[in-house]
Amino acid sequence: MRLSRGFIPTIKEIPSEAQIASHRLMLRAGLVRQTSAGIYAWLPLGLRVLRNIERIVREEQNAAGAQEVLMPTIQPAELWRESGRYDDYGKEMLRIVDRHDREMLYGPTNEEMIVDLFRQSVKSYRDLPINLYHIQWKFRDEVRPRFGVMRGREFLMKDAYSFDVDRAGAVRAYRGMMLAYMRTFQRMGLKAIPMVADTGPIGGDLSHEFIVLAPTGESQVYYDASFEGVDYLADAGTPDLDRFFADITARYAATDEKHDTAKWAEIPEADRREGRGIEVGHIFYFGTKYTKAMNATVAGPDGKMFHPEMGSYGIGVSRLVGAAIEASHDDAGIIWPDAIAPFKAAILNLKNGDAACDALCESLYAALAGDALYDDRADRAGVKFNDADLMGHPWQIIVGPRGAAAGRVELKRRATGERVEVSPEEALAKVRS
RNA sequence: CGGAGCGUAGCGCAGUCUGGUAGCGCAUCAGUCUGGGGGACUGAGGGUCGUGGGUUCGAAUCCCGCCGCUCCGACCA
Repeated sequence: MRLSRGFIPTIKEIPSEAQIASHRLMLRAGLVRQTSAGIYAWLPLGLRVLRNIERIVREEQNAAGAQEVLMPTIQPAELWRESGRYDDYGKEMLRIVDRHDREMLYGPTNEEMIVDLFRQSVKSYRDLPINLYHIQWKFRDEVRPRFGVMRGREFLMKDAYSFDVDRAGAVRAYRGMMLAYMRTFQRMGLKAIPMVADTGPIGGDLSHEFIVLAPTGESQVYYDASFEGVDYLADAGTPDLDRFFADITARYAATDEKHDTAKWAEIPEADRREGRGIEVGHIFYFGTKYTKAMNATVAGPDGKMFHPEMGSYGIGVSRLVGAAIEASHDDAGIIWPDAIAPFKAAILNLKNGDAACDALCESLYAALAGDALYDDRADRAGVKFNDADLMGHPWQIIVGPRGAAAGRVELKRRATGERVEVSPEEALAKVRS
């Protein structure tokens, strides 16, 4: 994308309504614009990040054996009456009446709908296990939306639902999802830690939330330093889920609501880590709560009908954009992890109109195809440096008149600020690596 | 849901108390000079002052209603 033609409205001044870093930076870097309280429009740069996160989530879900579907945002009230949640959910649910006075709602989650789909078509234990997910917009009418996309009313969420013949199968599904989540967050360049959680209105007796560490997070967290060294991507092939789960849950990790000071005291002081965190995922095992309430049954080997065991697994896709920024930024702007950056590199033409600069930039831009944002604007160098830092591209390829004449460029790494003079080919190789 | 604010140009704000020509900075447009960390100069465009009503010779300003947004707290897959 050429910045001169791109719809990337950056702003210098700090928007008055935004209180935290990620919200300010998302507005300033031109990622989103608010359209009403807790509801945002995604602009090209922000949408690219959102799509990158979605892609990683999708790849890991598929790899874990889940199948993608796409359910609607608008749901009939009838399904929610079956589960009993139409009344329980309260004012957080956005209720809608259509022209025939039918009661509808904008889905805050999809347990009811997935169970309805499941019971229509799955009739035998032979079809289990099955795990279905989708990535779809949700709406929860929060009393007080805040923190930009991290606590919006409308948000993009990946939610998966597993169906198994028995509790052991459901627990296996749960553990598989937990590993998939850890892999997902690691691939995004985020430090996430699973913590035992309350099950809340969803119900069930096995639940973990996934907390991304960031100094500005909403919850206080405590964890064992040994989490810092775990490589969830190392276990290629068929993972041993039981060993993984035993290993992870043996380590101490808790939010302040679940914090156990006695267990905490048992950890060597040097290994105690305290900090702030942002919840970006939550998984639940809840057994037959919904399959019973909605009478979803399949035939077992003995011919008898039974209620499958379920779990549900959510990742806040749009919230992750904000969480990633909270976890990685400085005074100048965003510092994107490579895997989710909107562009791998920015090409800064410091002297637009100079024949050597223009030619070199054009060739770099062509070589990087869609992976680079080319700052071809007629602005001064300082403007380009500041905008590139603000937008947080992992690499900046800086092309100035002196260097261009000599066939050299500068390559800057956003995360470290390190700048080296290299040949254009070396710069391309680095960016692509 | 309790408490507190705000709404004036694209953004940030002043003007409101004490009614009388709607302003400032940034941004935008044109031009000139510049050219490695948000540059300078000259000129220009851009406003139903959130909205409806009331008071008044006259309302951004005073009064009443409504709408929207934000912050603190409570709440929160």
